[in-house]
Amino acid sequence: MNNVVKIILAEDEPALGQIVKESLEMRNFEVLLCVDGEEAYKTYKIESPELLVLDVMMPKKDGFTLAKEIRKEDPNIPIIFLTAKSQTEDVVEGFNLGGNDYLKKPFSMEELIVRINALLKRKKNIDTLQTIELGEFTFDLQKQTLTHKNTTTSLTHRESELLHHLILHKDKVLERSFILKKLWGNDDFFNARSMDVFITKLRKKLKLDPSIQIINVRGFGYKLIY
Amino acid sequence: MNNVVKIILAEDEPALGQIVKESLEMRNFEVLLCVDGEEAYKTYKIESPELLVLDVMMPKKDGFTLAKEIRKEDPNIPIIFLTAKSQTEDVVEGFNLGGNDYLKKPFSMEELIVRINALLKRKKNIDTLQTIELGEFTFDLQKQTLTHKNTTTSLTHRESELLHHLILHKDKVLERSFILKKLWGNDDFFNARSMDVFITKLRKKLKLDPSIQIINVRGFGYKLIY
DNA sequence: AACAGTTGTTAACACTGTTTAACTGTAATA
DNA sequence: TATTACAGTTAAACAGTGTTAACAACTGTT
Repeated sequence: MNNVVKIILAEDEPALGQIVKESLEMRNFEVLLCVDGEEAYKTYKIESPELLVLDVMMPKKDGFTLAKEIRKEDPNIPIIFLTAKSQTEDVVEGFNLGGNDYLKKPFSMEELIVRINALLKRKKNIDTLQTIELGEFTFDLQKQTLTHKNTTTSLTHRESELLHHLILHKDKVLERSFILKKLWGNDDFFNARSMDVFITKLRKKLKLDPSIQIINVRGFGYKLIY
Repeated sequence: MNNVVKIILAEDEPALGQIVKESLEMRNFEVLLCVDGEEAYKTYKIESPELLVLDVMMPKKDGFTLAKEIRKEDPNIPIIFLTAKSQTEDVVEGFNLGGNDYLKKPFSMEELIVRINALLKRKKNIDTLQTIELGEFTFDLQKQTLTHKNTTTSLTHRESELLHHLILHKDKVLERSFILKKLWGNDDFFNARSMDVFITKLRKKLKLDPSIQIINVRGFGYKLIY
């Protein structure tokens, strides 16, 4: 529930790093300044920031390499690269999609702020589009996760798809044959039994909020209520 | 199917409005900022928000007047009033029922967030919890439960549907053939016998309140009285 | 290729809800 | 009061569902 946006700033030149850090802090960002790529990665793991500002040329690990590693863990986290004049634009361009942006040095603080806010807004839109509130849970279809207070459970693909359909039909009966055809391809006996198993698994994972229930309607299907 | 909560914020002081708007947006609300009561009303008509935060003292139309107008169209929409220090409490108290709340300026964002979430939760409960009082029982159609004092009995789907129809026709005769066609598909002899069994089961479960009775009308059907 | 880890399916057995059946009870009519 | 049709109750039978664990298929890694 913290409201301050946490940012990692990886910049090896101390003077520049300090100035940028202070300017951002004046705009109410929490800035974690790192002097090289490795430190930035470690800090990333510990702090889980919302956004990263990475100098491309850094000791120990350059910004692009670091970005690739971080993207494996969080494909949507916004990253802004700071590039030297010498840097060719096309190298950066390759990265300029998804939650990325870049700034050529020297840059003004205004430019940086604008880009940070743009990426944060973009991320917010993506996040809110992908998640569904389900009682006390937040269900993220993309990430296949169920978050309850501070604990996040990961769902398998089947669990996730099944839950998604239950949510889309909430308070209505989701017919067995419909969902079986949709997710399993056909509604034969064995697939039906397989589906039963997944219902059990979902019920277990949804137990943290007892007001959420998957109710069986004998002979027809299931109804999700909360 | 969109999940983001839309809020109207009517506040004539630009600086305050902007700060609150941004703080709420950081909490993933969609905020429509209006500078006076008339604009707020128009925006309300177009956007149908889930909740309103209204400054009491505003140009063109004050918060209370606006609230009254909006309540004519939607008696349940949550409204939070922002009141200046000078405002007497009792004026606000009169409004402080149903889906209303108020905050004295100056207020912290935390207070506002808490109140917003409380009202949204309250509204969600009202919307989704469609329970029916049945004598000493509370019948929850969604959950398929009958609650008597502190004990809750769960009903099967058939029991639940049958009871629901009896309640909808309370004090009137619910015809056998009608309910058989509705719940069983057709009113042949065997289904009729099956229905008898369910009437027996319901009678058993309703015994805790002896004033409730399912009375048979020979040749026609059943009548629920209490 | 061997491996560990994960995910989905199958199988087995326990349990539940609905229907069927058998038997008992009751109201209406002659 | 005897007859008859309808309704009440109980329990057995059955089909549908719940749950667990073992197994198979797939994944990525060494």
